[in-house]
Amino acid sequence: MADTSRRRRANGEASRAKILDAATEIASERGYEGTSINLVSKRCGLPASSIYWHFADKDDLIAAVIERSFGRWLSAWSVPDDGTPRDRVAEMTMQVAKALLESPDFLRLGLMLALERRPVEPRAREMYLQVRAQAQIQLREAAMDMSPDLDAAALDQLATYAMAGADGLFIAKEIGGDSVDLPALFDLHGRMVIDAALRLAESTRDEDS
Amino acid sequence: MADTSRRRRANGEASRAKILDAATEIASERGYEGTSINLVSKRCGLPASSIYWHFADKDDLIAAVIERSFGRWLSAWSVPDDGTPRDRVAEMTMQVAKALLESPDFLRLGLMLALERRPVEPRAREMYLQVRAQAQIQLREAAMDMSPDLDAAALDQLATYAMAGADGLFIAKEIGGDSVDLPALFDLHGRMVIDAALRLAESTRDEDS
Amino acid sequence: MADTSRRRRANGEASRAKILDAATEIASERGYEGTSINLVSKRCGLPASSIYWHFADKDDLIAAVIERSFGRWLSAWSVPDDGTPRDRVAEMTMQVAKALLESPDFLRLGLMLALERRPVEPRAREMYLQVRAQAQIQLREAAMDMSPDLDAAALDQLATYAMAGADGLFIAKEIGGDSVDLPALFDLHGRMVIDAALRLAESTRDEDS
Amino acid sequence: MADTSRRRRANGEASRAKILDAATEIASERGYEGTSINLVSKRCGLPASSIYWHFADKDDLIAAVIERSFGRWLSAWSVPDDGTPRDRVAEMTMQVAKALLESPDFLRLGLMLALERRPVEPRAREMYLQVRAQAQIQLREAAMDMSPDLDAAALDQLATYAMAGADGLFIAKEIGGDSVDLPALFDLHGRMVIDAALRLAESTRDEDS
DNA sequence: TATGAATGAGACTTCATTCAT
DNA sequence: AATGAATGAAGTCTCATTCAT
Repeated sequence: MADTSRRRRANGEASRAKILDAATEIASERGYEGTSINLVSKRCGLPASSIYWHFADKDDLIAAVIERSFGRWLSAWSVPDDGTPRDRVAEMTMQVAKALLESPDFLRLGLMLALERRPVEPRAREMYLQVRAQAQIQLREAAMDMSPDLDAAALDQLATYAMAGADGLFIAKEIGGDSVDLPALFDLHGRMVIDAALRLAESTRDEDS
Repeated sequence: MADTSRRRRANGEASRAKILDAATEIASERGYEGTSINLVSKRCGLPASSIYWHFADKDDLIAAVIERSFGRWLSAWSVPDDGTPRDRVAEMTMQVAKALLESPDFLRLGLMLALERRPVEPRAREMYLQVRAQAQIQLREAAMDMSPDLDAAALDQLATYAMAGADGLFIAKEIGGDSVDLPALFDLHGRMVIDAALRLAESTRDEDS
Repeated sequence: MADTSRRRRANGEASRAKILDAATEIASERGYEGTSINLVSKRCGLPASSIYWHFADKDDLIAAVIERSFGRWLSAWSVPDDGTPRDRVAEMTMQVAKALLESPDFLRLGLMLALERRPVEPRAREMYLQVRAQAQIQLREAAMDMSPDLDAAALDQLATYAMAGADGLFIAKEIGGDSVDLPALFDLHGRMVIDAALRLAESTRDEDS
Repeated sequence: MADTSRRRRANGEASRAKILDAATEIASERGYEGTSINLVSKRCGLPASSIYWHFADKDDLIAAVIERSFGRWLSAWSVPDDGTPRDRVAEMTMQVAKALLESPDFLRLGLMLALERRPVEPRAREMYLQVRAQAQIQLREAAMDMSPDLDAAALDQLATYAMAGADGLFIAKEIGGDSVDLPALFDLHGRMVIDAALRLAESTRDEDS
């Protein structure tokens, strides 16, 4: 009972976290519309009105979900800075594969948000797209590292292709389940991207000469 | 009287079509949960109760949307049966790129359905996954055509990789808009897949010897 | 029981009227904000969602209340067209007094709406102000009838003063209850307005000479 | 330490004032129901719970608004005690006109409260009605001053009529805005009331003889 | 073949208020 | 003297669906 009264005591951070945990779970299963405040309230144990103490509205809540989840995800990243470019790409590829396997839930949410087109854009979608854009920039830099001769368009193409492969393989895993060997496919994808880089570099050189 | 009943039946078809048109638009913008019967009713001009005359429930309506859309999409397909395997793959790749560009709406819907995980799976999702599985089979056959030596696992991997690329590039186009040159990326992807086929064939042969 | 099923039958006009009746009662007691859809629902026996079949939203409902009530009120009016101007004014004055006594409820609502100033103006307020403006025009015409020499400004002043008296006496009756003899006060007011007309006519003539 | 407690008490007063300022603004715009504690909290910058430290509940807050506002309003009043009765009435009339122009906000609130009829009467309404009753008594005394022969009923009528005119003209100004020349109308009203006094005195004398 | 009307459940959100600190 | 956090009730409105005609 003393416990109860203590739990009832103001502990904002903990409550906020509980709400975010519940919302993350639900949103990554059912998407934006499927995430009802009532459901979140039931899952986290706090009344619906308490959710509105911590978040302005549903949109704000789901944006916070994206923000926190990607923050954590990105902080678990380590950019390799030694070895041949080939090795470094291989290392990054493996990291991505591992990350996709480990936390698929909010990635699913991100993709769902990205695919939706509604009259009033949710802030959450904007937030996801920003994180994505940052990742794209890093990919581009890695590509430039590997093939310094490439022009801007080719670098963009390469980065886009690399990310598209990651997205597509993630979806394949989501749909195919255990029948999909994600590490093997990512290994393949990594090598493909390196080949593409070389191929694009060649054609660039040809055009120049 | 026969005339009347025929006109009525004709109107019935027309109404059904109007409803499906509206539902397709909305569902491909907002996904399953975001598609409300009221919204469809407003968009197509018919009262909500009329929608229930044509469709058993919301799930049935969206399944019908998927069904009709994929029917149309697949009928626009022509499988090339002459030329070198390389040419045939190139031809198919271009067809896919064109198809993605021309009817992105229900593909978006399909992906959204595929990504969701809800307690009661909608029939619409099942329907999309079936069509997708068929496409996968065709891809596998094309791969076998091109590299007859490949074993089952390699063929699956190849087909999965090919489709993943298509999904990923579609998403890239959806997000990136005009800044994404889809045909060029699909051209790159086609060549990558052929390379992958060769590479996998080699490693298969190596393992055998 | 047959009765119940028959009552459940579609009868839109009757339901609409029941809703409006309930809303009129409540709104004229408690004003715009005090009129909750739930309360209206309970008072009229229909579920809240049925109210939204007949009216777009709360604003629309209360605007309809004003519209219907003032429509009825104005249609009960008869403009006298014989006798001396003095007699005609006296007749009109008595009519107004009677009308205020008989249907004070929605007049109270109108005044409450008129006094409010909120960021987003309710349509209901606009509607009330329009009816009021029409009444003001009629008063002005009556004044012109009685004192044709008066200039525009004087006519406006007279009409405004006449209406202000009516408003003020209505409020006095609302607050004072039985201790306020409304007919006597309106009789006084009518004579005052006629005096004012003469007085203004005089001063107009003085200025001219 | 004494310093601290004194500063705290001073801050207490300041906070109370800030809350009252915000509440006055909002309540005079939106009435009793439209004034939410949350809104007041946002407008004054203090948390909602602080409002409950200074005021028992919402009713208490709005009653305090009325109390403070009327206190200020009345203290700006000076009762003229020289000149002819006619001059004194003219002077008072002008004072009222000026007061209505200068602080319309809480008068609007008062009228809104006076017009509402709710199951549980707010204290705020009672408070407004009391102040109003006092004003009515003063008006009656002024009338008696001017026409000492009048009987009780006539005096009441006169005071009621005078106040009704003020209320009505205030409303006219609120609705009509700049197109309403309040001082001119009050001047007219003042003269009308004097005439009424004389007229009533005459008829009283007639009845007596 | 179609539809006007109804309906209970549940959506998001705000309300006035309380309480421990 | 003040406040961060919580809370149940109630607010407006939309949902999918049904039913009599």
